[in-house]
Amino acid sequence: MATHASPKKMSLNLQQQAAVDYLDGPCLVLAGAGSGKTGVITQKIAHLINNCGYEPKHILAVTFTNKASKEMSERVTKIMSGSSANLKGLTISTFHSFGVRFLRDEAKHLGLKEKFSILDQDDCFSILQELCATTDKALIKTMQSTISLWKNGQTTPEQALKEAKDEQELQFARVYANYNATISAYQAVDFDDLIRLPVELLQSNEEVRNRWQAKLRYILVDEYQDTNSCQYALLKLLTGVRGMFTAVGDDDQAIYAWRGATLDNLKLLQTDFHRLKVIKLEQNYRSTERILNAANAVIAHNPKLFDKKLWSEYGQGDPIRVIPMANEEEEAENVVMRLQAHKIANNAQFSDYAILYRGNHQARVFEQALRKERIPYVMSGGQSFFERAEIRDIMAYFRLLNNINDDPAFIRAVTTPKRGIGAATLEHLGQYAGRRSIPLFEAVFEAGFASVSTARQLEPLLEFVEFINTFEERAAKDEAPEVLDDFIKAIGYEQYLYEHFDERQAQNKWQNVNEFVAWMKRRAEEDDKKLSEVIQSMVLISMLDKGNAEENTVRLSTLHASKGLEYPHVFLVGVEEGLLPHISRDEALEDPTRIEEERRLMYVGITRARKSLHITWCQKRRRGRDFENREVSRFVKEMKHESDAARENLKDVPQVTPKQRIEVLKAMLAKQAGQQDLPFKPTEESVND
DNA sequence: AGCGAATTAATTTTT
DNA sequence: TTAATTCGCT
Repeated sequence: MATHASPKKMSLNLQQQAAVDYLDGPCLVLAGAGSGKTGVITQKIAHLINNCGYEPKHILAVTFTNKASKEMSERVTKIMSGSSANLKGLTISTFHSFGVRFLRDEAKHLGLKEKFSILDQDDCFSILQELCATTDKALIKTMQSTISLWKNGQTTPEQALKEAKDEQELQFARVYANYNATISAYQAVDFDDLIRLPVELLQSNEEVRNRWQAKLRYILVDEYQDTNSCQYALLKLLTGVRGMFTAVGDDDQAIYAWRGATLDNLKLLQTDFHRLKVIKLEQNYRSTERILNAANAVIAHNPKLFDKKLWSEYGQGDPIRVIPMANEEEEAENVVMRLQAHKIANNAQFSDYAILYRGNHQARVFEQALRKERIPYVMSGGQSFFERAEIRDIMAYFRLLNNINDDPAFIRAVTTPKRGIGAATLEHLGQYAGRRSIPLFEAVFEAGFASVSTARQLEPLLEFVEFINTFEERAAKDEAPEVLDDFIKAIGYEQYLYEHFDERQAQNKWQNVNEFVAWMKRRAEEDDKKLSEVIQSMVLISMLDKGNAEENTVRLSTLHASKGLEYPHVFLVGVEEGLLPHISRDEALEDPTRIEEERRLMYVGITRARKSLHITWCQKRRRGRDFENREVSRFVKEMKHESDAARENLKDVPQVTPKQRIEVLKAMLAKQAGQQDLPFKPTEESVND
């Protein structure tokens, strides 16, 4: 696991130990990049169980990503393997899956079926589109994110209506109320509701609140700086006045404000919990000094709530290089070349390298350049398995099986594969169902609908509905794997694929479907879950464990996706004004808080690097049809003397034409050969400066 | 419905 | 430059 943050050492430093031991009340651990925060959380869980008499079932640890929660579970299991304690009942989950569990347990209090559906962003988008009957996708997108921000900020539709600043917000607010009504008619919730609804219930229902507070006696929160106000409210409600929790986070790595996360939650912690104990972890176990100095220097330009300065014992390390490039193509080619040369000179692996960038579109040229040199690479992010069309198609069937009120699932399932039900028929059905306020599924059965429909419309609908009903019955009594197999066959999806796509694509898609079904079976058996439970949390889960066995590949990643990871050698590319900090022309150019977030992004990027850091930027970049002149990012200037060393390097920029590439490579190899016997040595002084 | 030409927009996206 | 979407035609 070369690319993952991993436990460096078993013993804790003083601050880490203090963070683990502190149990007198609420505790905030400000954990700088690479300071071993996951270790603190896992050790603290072990400490609670082993030495403090906490039962695992009374402990909750929340993370943001499945990956983080999985890693945490594994590490806790590992630490505890020597102990006699049984971890059964310990909850380590994401905020959202905690929400699902909560809502399922408390569904009756919310007028929600136990088998509710979870809508993903695409579903919600379609619903909004339907609701406003417009074709303007950009507008719907803005609306979607506005509503999401409202939900995350605990703003009700009524409040939104009152506080609307302009005509557009007023319009959005009106749709907001409608949207909520619509999805609740579907017996469905969206991602934001998974946090919002538990908060509302805990606020309004004392019995429920007491029960959960009694159940969860210690709570640990990872990446606390990324919480939104709803998540904070949830934390407060769950811990109650006891305030027995540990929040671990780094204000300098808050890069999700645009998703509703707010640094106010750090301040609020101090005002809401007077006894809050603040512990800083400043020793870094990842990077060399030059890298940390650069990171510190950049982040020092942000106003600070808590002052923090990273340091390490790993020696100065290699100078940071800042290299201007003529344009994107040269940047990609040059970086790839330097990477190769560097790899040989340092006797490194491809998996020791990461190329990090601001926006996904930047990856393209790098992919091309890497392919040209036959360097293996993987791109993080990209389309996840669950976003694939074929998986979503199949999921729609499962969702419908689980909850026939799920209209978005109904529409998707009934139209793929095609069964002679077109837009017109659905429109018709939709209108009828809308008038009667019933789900589409039920509307099909109604005499009222039959009387206004032609047989040609009705027949395929009835057939479909009966088909679902049959399997719904079977799902309740038969064994999950068997039902799954029969169901998939009965859908006739394979045939559909081969009719609509070429051989290769169809094959690939069908394989994905099978993989998906196999995965579902495994989950159903493994955790002895009912099919409905598996279906419900499917939207939230990703298939992480899909054998990505330590492949020796270069990593391409956005800065956002790189958070939490580390790489021995990092190329931070496209570090220009306009790109990092990113500035879009229509928005307020110098909104200081936006620049601050961009600066934190730069900070995250720098601190991913363990041993070496190359920063590149393009003097010209293609924007639309023509070239734009670019300047080096202000953040590079903010690195101060750390970039002085780099300035020398300006003259060594190879101006490459394809022909010269081999010469340059040779030259660079020769040049670096001198450094070859100076590999990374953690504790040793390095040359110049 | 399906195809091809024209038009348009291009940050990040844990769940 | 590109890709994704829309339009307009059959």
